[in-house]
Amino acid sequence: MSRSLQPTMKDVAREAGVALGTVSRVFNGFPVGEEYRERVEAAAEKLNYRVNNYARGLKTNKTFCVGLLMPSLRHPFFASLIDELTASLMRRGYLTNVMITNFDPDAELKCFRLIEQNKVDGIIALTYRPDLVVEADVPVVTIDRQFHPDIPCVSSDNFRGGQMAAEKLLELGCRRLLFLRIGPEIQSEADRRGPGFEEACRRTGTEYELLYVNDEETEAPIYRFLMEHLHDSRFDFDGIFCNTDGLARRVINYLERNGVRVPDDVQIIGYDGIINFATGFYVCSTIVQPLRRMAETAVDLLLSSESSTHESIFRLPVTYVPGGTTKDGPAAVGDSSVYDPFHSDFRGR
Amino acid sequence: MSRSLQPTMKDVAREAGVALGTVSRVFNGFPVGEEYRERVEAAAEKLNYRVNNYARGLKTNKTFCVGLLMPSLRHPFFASLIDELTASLMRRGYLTNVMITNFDPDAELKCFRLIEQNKVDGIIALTYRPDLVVEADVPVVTIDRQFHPDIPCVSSDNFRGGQMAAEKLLELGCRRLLFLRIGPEIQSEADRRGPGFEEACRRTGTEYELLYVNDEETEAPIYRFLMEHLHDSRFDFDGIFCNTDGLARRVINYLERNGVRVPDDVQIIGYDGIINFATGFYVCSTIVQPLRRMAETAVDLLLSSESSTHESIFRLPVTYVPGGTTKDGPAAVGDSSVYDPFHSDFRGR
DNA sequence: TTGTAAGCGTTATCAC
DNA sequence: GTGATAACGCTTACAA
Repeated sequence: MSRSLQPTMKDVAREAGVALGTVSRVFNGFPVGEEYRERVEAAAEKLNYRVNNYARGLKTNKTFCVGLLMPSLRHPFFASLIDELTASLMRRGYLTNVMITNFDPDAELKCFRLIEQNKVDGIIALTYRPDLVVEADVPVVTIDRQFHPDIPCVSSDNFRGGQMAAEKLLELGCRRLLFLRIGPEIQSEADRRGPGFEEACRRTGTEYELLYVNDEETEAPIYRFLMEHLHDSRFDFDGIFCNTDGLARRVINYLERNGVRVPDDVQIIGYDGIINFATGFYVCSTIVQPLRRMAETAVDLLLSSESSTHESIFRLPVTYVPGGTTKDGPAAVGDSSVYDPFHSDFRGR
Repeated sequence: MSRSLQPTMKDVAREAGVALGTVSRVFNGFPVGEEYRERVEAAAEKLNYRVNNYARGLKTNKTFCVGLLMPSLRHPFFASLIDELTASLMRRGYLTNVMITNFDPDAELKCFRLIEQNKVDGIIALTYRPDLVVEADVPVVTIDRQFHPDIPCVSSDNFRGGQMAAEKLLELGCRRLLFLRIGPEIQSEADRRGPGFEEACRRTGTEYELLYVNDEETEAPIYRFLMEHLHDSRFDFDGIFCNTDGLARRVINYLERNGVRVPDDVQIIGYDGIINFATGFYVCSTIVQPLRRMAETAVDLLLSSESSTHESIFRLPVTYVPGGTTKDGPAAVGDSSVYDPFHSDFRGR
């Protein structure tokens, strides 16, 4: 009589009138006499038995659980990334321990501690602390940050994305380009967007300017810059590449409120591929990150874990899509693009 | 010599020169001689030891892990809800197994199976399958669906929210009100928004109309209705309550493209409290759900689990906030409200 | 107080 | 092929 509510292998063995080992063999796909197998399966079914992965893990050192460390869930980029990662893991029978750190280094440490207690088979992390990731004693894969050559890192091809943005703006007739960048100071793969953009400008002999703001608190310098280059509703640049879609949207708002028309006067491209929750359309013309592939790659690397000799950084190809803030593709209608209500793909909310 | 990389209690005991039980007692806060305690702590520190929660759980029947079953992560409402829930659980030392079902009943079943294997101390679920939730043999708390009187359910006060929307529209001068509802057919707490709205209209003797669309695929009937009530850019109603912010945004887009001005001609209120990812402002005037409190309540109920005699449904108070689509508060600037770039609260992206 | 040993649910190694 | 039985890392009587 196990006092717990959940039936155990022992219960199944007793019910089926076989030995414990036999039950185990059935559930692990080892050869078992046909008649025995049936008795075991019937008993298990009857008792509604499920093998306990953690008890099993005690022996096998596998919990079929991976930890996911992410800075935010409120931002659509991270939310979508987490969505793809949990889905990818689920497909392989893994559960995901999701931990949100809100960009707080102390929280990141706490999460690592917690995760070391509840054993996981690996960790996928987008953190701001190189130390944690390197010291961890389980396999780790990072997103967007290459902390150590031994720790595989997955990201989009940020450099190429920057190039594409510049090339596309040129192709659409822009002559004076501007790159706007806001974000934390930490060294990240995402910082290759600017250099990619610059390379394309140089290569094509295009006039351009770059503005980097290293700040997590305020992007006021950005708007000061915009203001200075604004003369009677005329803007000094006719093409802007912003390092994120979020920044792109805010810049668009600012310009439009100052009489500059997007995309007629200025064309703008963002980065990420954020989609408007209500309409299902991209919030601006953008370089979209291949989230699905990034997730699959990260999970592959984590679980195969023959991670030694391989290259350690994987930059996956991005794509450009028009989103109403450039002169190609759909016409602009603010944040909502060319929303057609009769063919919308909303989701019950 | 444990062949695993991770140190075990045995290793700590050997290193400290004490018995196994002593180490255990130290880590469980039981009285231990000062000198012993110090030796154990030093040894643990030196070996970087962490207690294995799952091995511990084998004895104690607690894993400090709860399962979270949610239909989506791409929608900001669910993302925010999950964010609050994981945060609340984390504060109490619990890890969260997040599972996303994409509104798929089969996936919901699979997730339940998986979660039964990796034992959890409880489940918080927003599902479309009453059966799963009722049969589960761990504590369950549901969000927005009351499937069974024994299973606690947490939601916002939807009825009151509906009343508030109607009352606010009246207060702002509306005379002909309209309620628009889109969503799945399943019986849910969210369906009390309409009745609340209706009650307020009746009580105040206001002219009103209700349109319920039970469909998860298309909201075309909504737009057909709008079209029929649209005459030369004049709309038959001057106040609309939509059952979600998403629907509100789409309705606004539709009306504006047909020459109706919001909020000048028609004032619109949504439900949920969705915030624009780029600007940090509400996407429309709305009834906001108390996500933080809902999460805390759900976690409380799940973990205290003295859930028997108590009432089983918890409807938490909502609040109204202006968001530019009504004539109160900030002026409307499309989806972006009165965004002030120099005081923005963006988050690095 | 501290040490010892049984047992949690499972796997894996033995003899049979 | 099947049934005992020792481990896995930990908690918890019970004995010392």
